[in-house]
Amino acid sequence: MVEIQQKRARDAQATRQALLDAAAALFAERGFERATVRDIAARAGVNQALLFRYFGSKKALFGEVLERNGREQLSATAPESLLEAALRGMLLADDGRLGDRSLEAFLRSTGGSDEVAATGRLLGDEYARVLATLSDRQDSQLRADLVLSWLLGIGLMRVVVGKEPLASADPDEICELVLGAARTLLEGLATPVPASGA
Amino acid sequence: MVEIQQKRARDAQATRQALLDAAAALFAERGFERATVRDIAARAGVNQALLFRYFGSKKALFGEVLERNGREQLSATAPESLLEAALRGMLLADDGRLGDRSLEAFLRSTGGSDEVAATGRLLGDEYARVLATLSDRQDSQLRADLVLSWLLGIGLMRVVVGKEPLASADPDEICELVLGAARTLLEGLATPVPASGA
DNA sequence: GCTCTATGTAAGCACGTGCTTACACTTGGA
DNA sequence: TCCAAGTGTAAGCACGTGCTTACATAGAGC
Repeated sequence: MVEIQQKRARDAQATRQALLDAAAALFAERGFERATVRDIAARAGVNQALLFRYFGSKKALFGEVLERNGREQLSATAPESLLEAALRGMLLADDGRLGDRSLEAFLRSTGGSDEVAATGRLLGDEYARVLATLSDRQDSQLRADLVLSWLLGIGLMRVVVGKEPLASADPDEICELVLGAARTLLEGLATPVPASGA
Repeated sequence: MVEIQQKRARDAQATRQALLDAAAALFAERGFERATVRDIAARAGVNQALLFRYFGSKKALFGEVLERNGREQLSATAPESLLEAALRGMLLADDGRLGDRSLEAFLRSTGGSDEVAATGRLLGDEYARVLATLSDRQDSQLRADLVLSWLLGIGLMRVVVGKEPLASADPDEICELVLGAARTLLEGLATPVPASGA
């Protein structure tokens, strides 16, 4: 019964994977609520009922997307590189690139006050915790949250709002501006606040 | 016809105003899509059909909220103070304060790709334009967009995501951190360092 | 008092949503 | 060949949404 299935015309594994990929993209693009199960299934090229067969619910699918994409990217990136990696992932999201869209999906799916937000919050907390290790200030957590907020805002402004000139701006240029200010904020070098730990 | 109406038991003006106030609050709190006409009418204490009688549609109501609250606040604030004013409006939004929630409502209502977004975009453009005058860089528009994005992200993180410690952080402390970094980013501006809050 | 208009109300329509169910097809093993 | 399980499909349900409609009532002018 539980045997190895190599390549079948009807491939449950492939269907699952297609649903996961489509969901990751759509959740990142539109957020949890605006990404409908019908659209996800359509992009995956499968019947929408299969989504519920394989994942149980839209929320469970969302959780699995965050779990699969997010955690692995998070753990595979050095803390010093995480900020730039997250920012670039956010900036490249609309270019067809399929990088780390889990943070984007989480940030974009903030509306629901239920377990959806809770699921994503765990991921956001991890990002913030890692970012906070870059700062030795006593308010490093707050600074990390502010940096994360910036990434969220930039992503939303670019993709969802489509605000110009930001939406069409060169990612490298944005990186230069944002990373400079964000690192300054995290390291607290240029802020007039008297150093507490540094 | 157009006479002074002082106080009537059935007061269309008061009903309109109540709807506008309730809508401004709910749009700011939840964004356009998640603020339902039934909730708006309920908060206003009126029948939801009146919303359509007085404003025609939910979109039209949204537009009027932005027009009424946003434009006047925008034009009544000096450019040098706009950044802090917008940030503080964003930070105080969940404290029962009812200040400038129009920017918040716009930023929170980014989902719709139709004329709702277009309506709000005009307001966002005005904010960005004014902010851009604070910078003499050639990419001042982009920098202004980035600053606006930050405000959007902070507002969302605090109120919608509820990310801690950001959500419970002291507005003054946030202002100090953000305004410092934002002004550094805009650079080249002559901004009077404002006494923070109290 | 009567009427006519402005104002308020209840009920419901049309549609999109997440999700379910009953059914058809494919496939591998007996 | 036949069966049973795995896989895919169409139809529809329950509910929430924006919005409409038919009606009730109040209040001013006569």
